[in-house]
Amino acid sequence: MAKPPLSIPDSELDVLKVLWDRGQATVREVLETLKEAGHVGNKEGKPWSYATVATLLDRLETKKVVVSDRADQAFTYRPVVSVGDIQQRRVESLVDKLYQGEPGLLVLHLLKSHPIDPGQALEVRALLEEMSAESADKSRKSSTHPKPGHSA
Amino acid sequence: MAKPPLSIPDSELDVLKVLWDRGQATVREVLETLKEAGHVGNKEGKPWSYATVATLLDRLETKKVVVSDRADQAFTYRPVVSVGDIQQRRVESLVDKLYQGEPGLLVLHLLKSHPIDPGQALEVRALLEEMSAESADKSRKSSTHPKPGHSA
DNA sequence: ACGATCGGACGACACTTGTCTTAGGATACG
DNA sequence: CGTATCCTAAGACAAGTGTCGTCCGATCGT
Repeated sequence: MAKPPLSIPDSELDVLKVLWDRGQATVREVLETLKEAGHVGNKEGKPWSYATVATLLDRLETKKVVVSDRADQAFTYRPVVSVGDIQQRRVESLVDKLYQGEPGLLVLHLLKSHPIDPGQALEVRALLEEMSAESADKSRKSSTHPKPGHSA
Repeated sequence: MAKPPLSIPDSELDVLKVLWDRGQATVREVLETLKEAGHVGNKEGKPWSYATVATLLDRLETKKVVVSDRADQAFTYRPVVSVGDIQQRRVESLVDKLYQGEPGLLVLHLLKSHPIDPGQALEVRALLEEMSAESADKSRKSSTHPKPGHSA
């Protein structure tokens, strides 16, 4: 059966982001957060109505992306898929559809057409060296030094 | 006016790919190509009907993505946007929505979670060296794998 | 000239997405 | 208690997407 993960449209993604940001929230909290727009990459002035947010949350729940919990007197929603999961899906899809399934092509495209942060470039280089060293010299010492990948 | 480029749904993308592949084609040619599925990254056995393909091509035309040309007795469609254009749009969108607008984060994600082709990895490294040399200019051309002492 | 084909224009239809309105049940407060 | 609040449930509705069915005029083969 392999149920293909349902798509998560952009509007739903917007509210999902809020949940990721604060871990959990009620409809109203999401609404307020979106209006005050005090979080990552969000367009201000979303004139959303309470009902709209409720609908989105509802659809996300039917898609098994969030779960609702009866706390207090209002439902509290919490995400059950991480941002990483969604990124995975989208990236995978993009690579499959426009880069012959080869992530390397996407990487090349990104580096060529988008200016990347110098710091990140450094990280990328380090990562690549590590990888090539690992594959080219597999009989090498496997030094798996932990990377400081967590920003903030 | 800056008309935001209309979205190109996946089904339309499928036929558009055929046009990219062969430069141009009639409805029937696209249909056959899709059925015989003899091209890059295409799922076989698409039970598409002539009408479906015609519709898709039609919609693509209204979206100004392809143009039709009356040749012979059947219309011939030709793409007016390149695969690069579409890639650009999609990547941009993805980066904006899930990577805080920072392409570098996507690159990192890709390298970490998807195995990339060694050859492409090489290309990437070369590209990065070139870039860093260009920005932090060193007027040097030696390819002596400069070790990136992670000490920033 | 006639019927079989081909190609195209129209329109249909179900489902998804984006946004809401409103009715109805709980709660809180004077 | 009565009313203002808040919440949820249930629809509604216009676009956009995914896939066709058909009717119709132009063509082809015999």
